Amino acid sequence: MPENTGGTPDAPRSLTARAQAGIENLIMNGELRGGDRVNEIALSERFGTSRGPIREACRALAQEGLLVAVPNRGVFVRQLDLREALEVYDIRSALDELMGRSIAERISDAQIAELWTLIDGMDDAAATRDMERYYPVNLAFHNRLLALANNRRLERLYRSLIKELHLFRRKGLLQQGSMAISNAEHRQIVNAIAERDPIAAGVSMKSHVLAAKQRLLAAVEAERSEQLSRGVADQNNGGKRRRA
Amino acid sequence: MPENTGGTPDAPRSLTARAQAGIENLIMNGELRGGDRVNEIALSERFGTSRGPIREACRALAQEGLLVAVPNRGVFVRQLDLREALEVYDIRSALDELMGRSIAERISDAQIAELWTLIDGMDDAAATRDMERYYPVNLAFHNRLLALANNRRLERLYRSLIKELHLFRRKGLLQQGSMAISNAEHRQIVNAIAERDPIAAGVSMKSHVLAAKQRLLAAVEAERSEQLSRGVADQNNGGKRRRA
DNA sequence: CCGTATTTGTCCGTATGTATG
DNA sequence: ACATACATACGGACAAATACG
Repeated sequence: MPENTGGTPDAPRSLTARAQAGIENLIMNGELRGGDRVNEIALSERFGTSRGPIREACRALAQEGLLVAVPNRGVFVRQLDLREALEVYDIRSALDELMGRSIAERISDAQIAELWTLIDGMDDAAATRDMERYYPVNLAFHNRLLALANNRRLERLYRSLIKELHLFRRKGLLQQGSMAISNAEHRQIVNAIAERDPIAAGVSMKSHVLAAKQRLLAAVEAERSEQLSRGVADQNNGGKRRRA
Repeated sequence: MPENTGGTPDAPRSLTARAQAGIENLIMNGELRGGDRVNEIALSERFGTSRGPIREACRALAQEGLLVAVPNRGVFVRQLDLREALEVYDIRSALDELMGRSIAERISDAQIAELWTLIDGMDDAAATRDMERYYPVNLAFHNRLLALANNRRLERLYRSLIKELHLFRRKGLLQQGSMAISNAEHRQIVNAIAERDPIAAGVSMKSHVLAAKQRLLAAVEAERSEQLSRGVADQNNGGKRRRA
């Protein structure tokens, strides 16, 4: 009996595709943390398949950058250090500028109104500091922008980069104070888009990402100084070492 | 006994990695054209392995975007239409701007001199219209810029996009008149970098890509009008249809 | 419309290499 | 340092789906 673990019906795709989505979910939900070893046998039992589809799914995820494959040792969940996370932010900033320019060039009045509705929704959630409500609307807002850019390749690439950021060691730091602060930035973005000003839209979207990058840097710095004042030497070594 | 088919020593990586590189080469060399079906059995015989490593390599290449996998039908070499190629150019333009900014911020005098040397080499080749000599130097120039940007993730991403452009249906059109024209653009780029002007460097690199995009558009337009004047109706249907 | 051939999807057995006691 | 346990890497075989005649 396959014993479906999750609650979702699982679309009738190939086993490899299902395993790939499943492993991806395991990573996004934090069930598989950065640096963890991915055991083929355990996963094959969990998904109710043999090891073949699992292996193929791991190759795909390794190419995408979520896993790293070490010959004769296995695959591990990739771990992003601060430097790599900042690199991703820089790339995102460049892509966001392109996105803003593209959107401002071709958006319709109805689509502008739609963006304002999402902004209002975020404002409501932010006013009550309701992160549970803010997060999905924020996601919908950025997904809408992604779609409005009208560039399928950019959409795929951008989503891949977002997933990669989940591999940052302390992904909790990524959203530090994002709710209150970035609301103003969101309004600025939509303002520029509504005025059909490609330059301003690009700049405001780029700045939005770079501001998030700076918030991450500040959060990391704050955490480090706090650890130093506590005299914490090396508290988090999950017992795995990366290869020399 | 494994019986190595090819003549090259083949680095002692895993069979999957070798197969992945091998298939990639087949695509880049044009031995596998866009839309072609990738036969697992034929490739396994060619590489002297079983189907397992081939299948895993195909999953990786599909995730990278070089192949598309259709369930129960097999994997096909992806084919870029004009719209998709233009999308890639737009993305490249954004990444090139980031690259130019990053380089201008941190380049050393010695590295600037190195870039000028490469420019001179391209000038020599361009003066004699020697495409065989121009191409590798041009590649080295852009590879050097990629390395100077000091962003590993950007480097990996950019190379992936370049590979993707090889999947454009008429990749011959991609280099139309690139030799003579883009020399001036290259000098402009290095000039801005040498002056350590991040804004100017970013703009000149972005413009370089967008100019290439315009040259592609012009070449496609020229080809289409020529076909129309000849009365060619539908000459190139390679006998494969994509799924409904 | 049906039967056949070919190809993909999946599973399992074996060998090889690594980590551990 | 040696032997053992374990996981991956690879190969081969069966079943299902598709394409062709």
